[in-house]
Amino acid sequence: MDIAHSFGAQIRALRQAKGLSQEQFAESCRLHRTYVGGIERGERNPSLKNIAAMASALEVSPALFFEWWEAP
Amino acid sequence: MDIAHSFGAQIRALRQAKGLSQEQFAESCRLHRTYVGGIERGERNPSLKNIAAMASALEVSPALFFEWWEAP
DNA sequence: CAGTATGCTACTTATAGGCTGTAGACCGAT
DNA sequence: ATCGGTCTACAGCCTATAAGTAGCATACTG
Repeated sequence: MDIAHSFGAQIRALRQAKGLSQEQFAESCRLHRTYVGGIERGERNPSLKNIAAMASALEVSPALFFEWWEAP
Repeated sequence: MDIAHSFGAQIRALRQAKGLSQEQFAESCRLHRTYVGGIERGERNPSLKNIAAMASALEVSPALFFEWWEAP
């Protein structure tokens, strides 16, 4: 599981925890539906600003997106 | 203070805490010296993979990069 | 069936990634 | 005070890729 997949899975979990569809979530991030779908599937490599936009939409700190991280 | 500046300041603080120069840090991230300088100054918008690379180099979770975040 | 949610491919354009070169500040040694 | 080394800032540039979109497919549900 690479970082993009872990990251995407975490986004998905947090989105679903809020009961949002990809489309609802994307709209509140001001991003495109297929783009956030791609992020959740680990196919995209989002930048800091879009990571922050998603955190704002979910009303969480971006730190939550990295809970899966294990220090080497 | 926008997110890029806060983020950059946090990177800088963690790098200095480890006693690394920008050049030493950049090399262990496999990134360019002037690029990480730009990130620290808030002039760059790094992607997930480079954020992760910096976290690995600093031996911390990327979550630490977002300690300054305040939920809206 | 119609409506909703998501996956996936392919495409354009906006910008991140990476680099060069120059400049300035700070050091200790000459 | 001048040299050499180190560290950082900053402007400018090219190209690799993120950002953003359209279109069609699939699955589920009432």
